[in-house]
Amino acid sequence: MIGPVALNLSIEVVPFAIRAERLEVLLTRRPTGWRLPGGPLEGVENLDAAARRHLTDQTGFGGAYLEQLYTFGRPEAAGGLAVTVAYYALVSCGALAVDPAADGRARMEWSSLAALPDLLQDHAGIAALAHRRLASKLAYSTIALQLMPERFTLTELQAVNETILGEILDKRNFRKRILALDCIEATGETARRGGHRPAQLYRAKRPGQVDFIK
Amino acid sequence: MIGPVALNLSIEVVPFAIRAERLEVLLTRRPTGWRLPGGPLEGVENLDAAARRHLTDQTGFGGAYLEQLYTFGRPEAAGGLAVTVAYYALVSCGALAVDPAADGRARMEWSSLAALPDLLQDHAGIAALAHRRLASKLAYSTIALQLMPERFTLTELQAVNETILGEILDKRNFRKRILALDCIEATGETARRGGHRPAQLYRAKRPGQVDFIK
DNA sequence: ACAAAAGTGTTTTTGTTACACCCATGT
DNA sequence: ACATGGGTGTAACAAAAACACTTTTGT
Repeated sequence: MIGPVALNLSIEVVPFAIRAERLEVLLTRRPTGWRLPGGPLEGVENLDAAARRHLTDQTGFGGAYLEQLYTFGRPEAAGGLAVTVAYYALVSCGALAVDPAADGRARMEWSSLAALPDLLQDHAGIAALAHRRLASKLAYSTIALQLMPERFTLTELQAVNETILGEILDKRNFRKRILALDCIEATGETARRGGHRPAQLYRAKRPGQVDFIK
Repeated sequence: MIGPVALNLSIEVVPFAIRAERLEVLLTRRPTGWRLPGGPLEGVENLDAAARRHLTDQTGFGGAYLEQLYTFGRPEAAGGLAVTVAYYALVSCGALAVDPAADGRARMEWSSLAALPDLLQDHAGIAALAHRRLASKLAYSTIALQLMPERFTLTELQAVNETILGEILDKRNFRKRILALDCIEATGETARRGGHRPAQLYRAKRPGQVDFIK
């Protein structure tokens, strides 16, 4: 059965990563300008699968954590109703290191959330909504781990939280809280980075899984 | 522009109300069996507007509080991909009193969430998800007020919370918390209901608006 | 020796939970 | 007078916030 109206369903993904202590969004360049990765469905596919496919094809970061954000209808779109199912993705810093050398892929660029260029349609609003959702999830889930590399220090994890929240956190309270969550474990290794005491390296106990707190 | 694939977009609404101290869902009867109110889009319309239209046309409770829940894709549906944008609605007990006499409307019936009949597709799962969302929102918003009549007692509000959460709350702590939220105000009137002290009646300070807590 | 980040506990404050009796009304 | 739900405060406990110094490394 086909809907009684011309309908254009698209998926858009807000891919986040922490780069240089900033929360950045990955944009792709189209002839018409910058936009979030995404596009129409192809054939009959699951929505989550379509989001992952677009992310993989357009950015190479197919391993990211993906979560549905909200669905928008744009009745004013040319050619009938446009429905956009928005997702956000968290790309681990680990994956960032491997440059997903764009083979025939659209040009892409990380952009600070605070200084996005002009984007297609309401993509800037979608990115802002995704940021709010992410920030609020920090308080009641272990979602921040999805942005970390496989091994990381507590100071790095704290910096990621601070970047997303836009406020600084107390070091001792942060460490107490995180360790009490029982979501990470020490690897026993240390990171020697610079002229100071080496930091203990940790890893997620259940990588890829986001736990809810309390 | 039309999507490259046969696509059936529908809206489904989970209409909640408190009836006889139980959380109930309003279902409509179709030739194929019971289902949530909803259906396909008609013409080019906003998604929220489509949800409200279906709710109004099929149940008469057009004034309910509406909120988007989640969007599901069902690739296995006959005739291509079916996409369902689910909403939930909170019908005030006040509106319930006025029977929206079904004029040519599909037959409808309130059903306890705990004992739903067999429903179309995954409508039971959608209702369960809506219930979880509602229960978690009680903790950090004033959403429960949307289920109350215009004037209500604190005991009634507490009973609504208890019904949704499935647990009993401490009377004094509940009242302290609610009054501290500054979301309701005493009307000065009292409700004389039965052989006991009359209760103070309250009303929402910002009816129709859901505030977030903290 | 100095600079720089890592690591570590305790006290204070705040919020949450537990808990029991008197009040106003209808019958 | 009694049954019924309405209304109220305080103490104990738990969680969150504030806070400063020692350790280990590289230069």
